[in-house]
Amino acid sequence: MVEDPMSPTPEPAPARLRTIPSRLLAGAAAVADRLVSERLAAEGAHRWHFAVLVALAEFGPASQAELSRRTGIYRSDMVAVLNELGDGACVRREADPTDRRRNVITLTPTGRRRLELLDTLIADAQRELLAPLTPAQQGELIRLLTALTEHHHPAHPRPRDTR
Amino acid sequence: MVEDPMSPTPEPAPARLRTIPSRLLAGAAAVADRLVSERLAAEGAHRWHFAVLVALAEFGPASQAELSRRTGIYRSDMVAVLNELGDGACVRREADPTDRRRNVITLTPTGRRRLELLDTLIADAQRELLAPLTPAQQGELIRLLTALTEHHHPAHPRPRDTR
DNA sequence: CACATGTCAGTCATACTGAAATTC
DNA sequence: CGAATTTCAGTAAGACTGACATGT
Repeated sequence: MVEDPMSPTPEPAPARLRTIPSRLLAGAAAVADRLVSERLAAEGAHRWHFAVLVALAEFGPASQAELSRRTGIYRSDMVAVLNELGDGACVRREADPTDRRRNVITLTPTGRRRLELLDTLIADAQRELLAPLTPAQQGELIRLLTALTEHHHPAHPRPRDTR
Repeated sequence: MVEDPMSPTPEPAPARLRTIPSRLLAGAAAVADRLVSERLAAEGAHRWHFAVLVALAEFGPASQAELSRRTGIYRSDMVAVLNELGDGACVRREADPTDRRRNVITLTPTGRRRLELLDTLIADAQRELLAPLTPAQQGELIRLLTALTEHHHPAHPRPRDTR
């Protein structure tokens, strides 16, 4: 008994679901994440690596806790990320002479090169992600998303332990 | 040694990270998810419950596999979702007489009421989510996200088992 | 036979919590 | 002493895979 002899009947999602903003955001974020993660994985990298390398390039050497606050990666997870970056010689981890609780994380020349590589991969992914939109629309999307997240993240919503 | 004697120094994220579309999407999606999940949790519900109830309301009784395809919930996870909905008397699960592999899932009057409740909760969450934007911007955001996801999900990218 | 369905068991990656040891 | 830092161990929830029994 065949209801539809010709098409594979992709079975559409309910209209009431398709337009819900939170669902659209989740879907778009999933697409974006797939695009980025695939390219990074091809180089054995993660988005965290990129975030940490950028923070180091932008602000110079930092403690793990500071990197954690700047990137949003939990302090407890930062350890593994820095281990991986250290194994690739992208960062050095040294005891801070002025505060012996801290480690000072320093970007190496290798790390700087690694950062530029990952940067191009991520830029490629963004380009593919936004390709369906005109440049004007791309700018508008970025503006709208920025407004959204800024108003919901007012820098003091949760004291944010970022442990 | 204090770099900033006055402010708690929230330690800003790197500028190079803040404007990356995939990151903005991930952040906005996280905010949206928190808003929705919190309200649903207050009623002991999940977004999946809503998705299934909507699919049933929109297309009528369906097999579990069909619900799976329409909602994007994996067929293996659908079992638990339907158990929960069944425990709340929102759906009935009966053997399909015409195809004994299938169950026919039917929305009950209780389920219909439950759907309307969850619908208002989710609508509230969307309103709060989009509050920072003007109505025109809200419409534009929805349009842009729809365009994005549609072009990346062309209905035939992966044969999508949706098991 | 190939294929669809419902179900269960499990993996995997991520976000997140708790707590210990050390130092300020 | 209270607070911050690094680290490890572990939880919880989500997405996803594999396989099996049953049925078409």
